[in-house]
Amino acid sequence: MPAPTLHATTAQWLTKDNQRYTSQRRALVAVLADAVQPLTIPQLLERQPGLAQSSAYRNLAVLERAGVVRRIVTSDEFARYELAEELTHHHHHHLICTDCGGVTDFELSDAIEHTLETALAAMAARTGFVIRDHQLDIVGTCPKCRSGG
Amino acid sequence: MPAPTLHATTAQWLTKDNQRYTSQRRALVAVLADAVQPLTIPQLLERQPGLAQSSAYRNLAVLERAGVVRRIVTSDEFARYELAEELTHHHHHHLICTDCGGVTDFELSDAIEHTLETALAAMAARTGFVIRDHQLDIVGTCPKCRSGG
DNA sequence: ATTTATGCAAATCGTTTGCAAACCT
DNA sequence: AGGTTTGCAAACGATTTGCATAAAT
Repeated sequence: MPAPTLHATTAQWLTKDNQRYTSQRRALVAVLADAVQPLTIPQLLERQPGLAQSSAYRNLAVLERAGVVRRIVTSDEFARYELAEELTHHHHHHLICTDCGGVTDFELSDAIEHTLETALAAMAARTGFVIRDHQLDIVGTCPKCRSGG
Repeated sequence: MPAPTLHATTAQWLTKDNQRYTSQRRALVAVLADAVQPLTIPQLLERQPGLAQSSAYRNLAVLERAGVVRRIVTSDEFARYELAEELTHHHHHHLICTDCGGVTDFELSDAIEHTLETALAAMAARTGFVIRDHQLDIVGTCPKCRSGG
């Protein structure tokens, strides 16, 4: 159940980037909003029959440039896509399963997240690096693969 | 200046994995030990003339399986390689510059690192996920690109 | 001797791109 | 009309692999 402002905000961000909010792009955003975890291109094509692979790549690139979508690249064969945190207001990190390649979201407590961000800001100030984003990935084995393997 | 135990430990880990510590692999480890940041394959080939590209890929895969080397994959075109933390005893994270693609290491204070690890362990216990490793990446712009761009 | 490592060139495969038709405004 | 988007098929490029030779044990 996407928030009512989801498509409105997306449209706005695309417009700001001189891009149109076409029906395909709207459908992509809807699928990503419904997904419980970041999706690969094959998974997106499965959930959106009739979508050409090249259009998926192109539209996701457009959505990424507009800040609507985030691309996650693991050592897995496919990249994965999810809605940007700025859009979902849902701060989270990733559990990456080395067995099945799946990516699951998790959250830290606000306190720890805040501590971490403060430390990173201090580090950035020290080094002159400008932080755009941070990404905490946990690599290991998910419960499903742990029992099934 | 590599620690005296570097090659000894590497040899031991490779042997445990039924792999030989050939001169090429030794040279790769030496180059990585000298590097101040994770290196791409082209950078490795530059620093080790005469090394075949395919051998670089193959040997780095062997070293990665043995736990000697860690492969870092960003959205950049090339993957990057560095010595594993278990070998350098040097806990660190990565600053990834979206401009030049460079990866720079940084450390958090022991206190924050410990807080973070405790929180992650609790999360793992809650979800049933088995943690092998965690990776904290900061995405942004490095000082060089910030002034030069 | 037998297994493993290496270099070369070719294959692989996720992703990107050229182009003509369909779409929007 | 004037631009953008889409689908198809072809191109791209980092990585992998087959095979014959060299090295290691």
